[in-house]
Amino acid sequence: MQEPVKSAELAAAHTKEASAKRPAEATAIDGRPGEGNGSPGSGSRENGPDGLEGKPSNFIWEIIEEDIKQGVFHRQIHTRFPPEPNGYLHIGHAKAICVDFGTAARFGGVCNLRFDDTNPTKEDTEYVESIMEDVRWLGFDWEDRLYYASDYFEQLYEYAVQLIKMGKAYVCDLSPDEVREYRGTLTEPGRESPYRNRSVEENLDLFRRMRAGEFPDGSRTLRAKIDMAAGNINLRDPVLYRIQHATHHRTGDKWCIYPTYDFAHPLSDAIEGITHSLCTLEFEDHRPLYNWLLETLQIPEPPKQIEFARLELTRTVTSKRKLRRLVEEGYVRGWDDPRLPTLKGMRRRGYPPEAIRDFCERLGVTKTKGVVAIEYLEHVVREDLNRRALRRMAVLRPLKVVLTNYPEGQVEWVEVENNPEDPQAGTRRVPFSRELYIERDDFLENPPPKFYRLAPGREVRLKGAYIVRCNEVVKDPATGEVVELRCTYDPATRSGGAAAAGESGEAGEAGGRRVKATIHWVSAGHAIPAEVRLYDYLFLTDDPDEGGDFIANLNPNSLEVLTSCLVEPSLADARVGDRFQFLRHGYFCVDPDSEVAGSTGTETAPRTGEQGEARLPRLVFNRTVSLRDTWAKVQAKVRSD
RNA sequence: UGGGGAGUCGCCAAGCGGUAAGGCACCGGACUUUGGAUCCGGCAUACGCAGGUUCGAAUCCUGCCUCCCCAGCCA
Repeated sequence: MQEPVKSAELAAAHTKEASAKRPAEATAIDGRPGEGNGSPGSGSRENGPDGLEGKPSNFIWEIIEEDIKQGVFHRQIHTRFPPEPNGYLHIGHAKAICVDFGTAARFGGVCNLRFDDTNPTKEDTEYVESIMEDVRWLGFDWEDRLYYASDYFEQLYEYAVQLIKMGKAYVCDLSPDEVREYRGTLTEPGRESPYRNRSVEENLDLFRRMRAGEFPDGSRTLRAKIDMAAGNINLRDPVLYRIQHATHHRTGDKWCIYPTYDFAHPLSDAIEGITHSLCTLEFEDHRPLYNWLLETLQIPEPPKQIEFARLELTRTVTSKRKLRRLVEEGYVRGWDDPRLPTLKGMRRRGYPPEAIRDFCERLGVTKTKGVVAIEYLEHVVREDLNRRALRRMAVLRPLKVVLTNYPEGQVEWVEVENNPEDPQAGTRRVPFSRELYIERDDFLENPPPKFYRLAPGREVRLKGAYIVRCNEVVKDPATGEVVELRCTYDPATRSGGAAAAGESGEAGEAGGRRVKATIHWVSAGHAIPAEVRLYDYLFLTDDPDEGGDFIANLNPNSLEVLTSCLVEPSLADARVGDRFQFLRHGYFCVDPDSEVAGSTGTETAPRTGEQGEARLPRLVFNRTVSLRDTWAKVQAKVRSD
């Protein structure tokens, strides 16, 4: 999936801007170690508010700083992001990626991408492709450091042999059930396996034959010989190797024994020269085992495991099981459904990767488990898009307006700014004519207090054009539904012109009226049809598990598809992935479905490109996030009064 | 009744013995040709609880309470 040129440029500008604003975090934001940054660590710190004695911004950096001061490692700071290729990446992984890559960058080190592929029955290359794409999309670069735990199988095997020779590991014939029985419980110690004291020779022979495929799945394991009475269950002779006659997605049928995570992880870290192995809290209990292996095998300057709290969001599920259920049972349209917290979903929805990174960085890194309000993510996304997104006018629920005093057939191209936040974004011309469409919500026949948009006899400004007055309301005689507004415009009020009423400094002229509202519009004869998909939270409760069943908390209205939208003609050249702010609505992103003509029945008139470049057969927009809506609050308050 | 963690505003989070940063949310107000953005102001006598040490503690000590994780040949 390619980032459109337009977005890429904006992204670059954004990064620059962000860096300028927060020099101390520049390298973390950039996330690209060793790129145009001689000494990211010290360099950025000197510019920070705290100077050289500045305080680390999280406990992990504090530890690393101390390690550097103590000279613990005689190599550069080296981290890794170690996903198992058995699923798609989601927002939770985004934080881990930011922490792993960001930490390395902070200290001028590097971060590896390593697939933890030690369980052939659950993994697939489809996932490795997808994961690489997502990490890249997020903006991180592992350069030439792409690794697989499966690349180390031979070395890991040798380490296992070494343990056996040291009398620190043994082949155990207990069945899975027996192993569990012997393990004891949380409060009772385990019992030693009857196979625990086999001779080194016998263990070596058995382990070799395990590898040779002489035994069936589950019949034997290689176990570390530690302490069956340990309070930490991970130390009760943990399994290091299991027999699985399964085809591995990378090593094929070369192996029928596979190392467990507990064995493979610390040693893979060691092999890669990792200095700091950052992972989530649930691995705290594994650290003693992690260290035991490194110590026992006498790994010099062993990597240090540090755990931090994973990211949890309200109204969101990230467990593989739950995500799979949502997808497989059709509650959403696929792994990239914009309502999902998968990176694919977020990308399709229009969340900029820069915003996701910014979000993760602003949350900080701690050991405190928490659930972040999804509103915070939305805030960060709005903040980002407000700076960069080009403004466009789109009428989602059209209501026809005829300007009775505007000459038939006349068209004026009014100039409107592309982004008031960014003068550099320039302006564009939008056609204005006698027949227009405005938002249905912008007219109310019986306006409540504080509603200051259009109503019979009232005036509003049409963005970038004139002030209009509503004189007549045309209704469908059968249903009573308002089908058209007949208005008049005031030629003296055109935007930008010296005569733009009352707003050129000379207070109170042009009839002394000061419109209280400016609304968006499109010209009936020029507008382009479009489909707009409005997303709401997937769940009705902050905690999807409230009440026990997350399916029961699904929001039945999480997707609203509007197929009669009209957008301004400049959007004709939009490309998939482009992001815009639709004035007064929110931020929207062109959906890939735009490339498939009429797949959901939205008939878009065939359009031909003017600059040789093929236009999309139709336009489908996803609402990334709405604008803050103060009016909604006012309404709510009025209602409750 | 085992082991490992965590408890600072509704949410995230600074603080590392010197008298509670910041962001989100919320509430006011200014400004505004997006009821957007922006700007200004308000928002923890209080840091899980109880003692103790100290001139002084969210920060040190003691005890207690609450919550989370661990009994896959998953990661």
